[in-house]
Amino acid sequence: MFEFRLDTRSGVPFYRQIIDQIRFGIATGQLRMGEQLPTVRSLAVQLKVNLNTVIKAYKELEIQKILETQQGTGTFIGSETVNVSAKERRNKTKSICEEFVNVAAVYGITPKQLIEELQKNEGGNL
Amino acid sequence: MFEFRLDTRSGVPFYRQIIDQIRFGIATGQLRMGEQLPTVRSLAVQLKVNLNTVIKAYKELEIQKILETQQGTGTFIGSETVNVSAKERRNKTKSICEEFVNVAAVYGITPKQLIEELQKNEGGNL
DNA sequence: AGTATTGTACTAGATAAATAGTACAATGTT
DNA sequence: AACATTGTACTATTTATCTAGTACAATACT
Repeated sequence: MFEFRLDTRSGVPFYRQIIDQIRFGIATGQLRMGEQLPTVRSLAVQLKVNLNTVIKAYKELEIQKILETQQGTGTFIGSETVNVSAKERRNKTKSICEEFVNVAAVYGITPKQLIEELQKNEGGNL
Repeated sequence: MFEFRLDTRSGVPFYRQIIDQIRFGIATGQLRMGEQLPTVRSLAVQLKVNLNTVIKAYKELEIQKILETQQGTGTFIGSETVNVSAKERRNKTKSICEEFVNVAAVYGITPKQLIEELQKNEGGNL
């Protein structure tokens, strides 16, 4: 199942984080055409945000034809292909790395040490 | 010279982007102790944001002792270092990396890609 | 038909963020 | 002493975001 995850510290609006995660989820094949998303109410509860916040995210994606909604039934991944550009992916990767390097720096952990730690776990994964 | 760059689309507040970039700059060695930052006015002009936005960023970093300011002179990178035990650091490194990998996974970014991105910034540092 | 579940449409209010503008204070230079 | 440059301290306004709450509409199920 697809997992949403909000970063409350980043300053990025919740609805935008939801949008991004769905878009990236589709782009990377984690979410597939026709698949049902959590209902607006359940996702709101799950992420501990207001109903309207989820609605705002779903609605924007529906306008872009990335999602299809049926009142009374639910919200589904549409047939529109999502292209997350290489540039956008790079930016996302970069911003995530920046944030973590910053967090690590607070504890005196250098980027080099982060790399080493990540490489340790490189063996036993996908 | 250090280059600032605001992403107007990300939804991340400007002052936070400035903060993050300075912290990242220090963590990666691009900004060094004692180095002078742009003046609040010049950076405001450069980034096309309001004076208060830059002030807010600088001030928060000053509270954290990451920056040092002298009225009439300018704002400089401070000398703050954090001391943590080796054991504590190892644990912290591990937990940060775990979190890091999980967040990245939401966006379909693999650990391998994270390592590559981190290595990019490895060149220009201590 | 009745009920539960789904999405939709509102209004209202709180807080955060950014802009705009003015005035003041400390430092360095001339 | 005069001036320019630096950071500081305000106030006011606008916009975006999020929360809260209510009511309604469409669909599926019993």
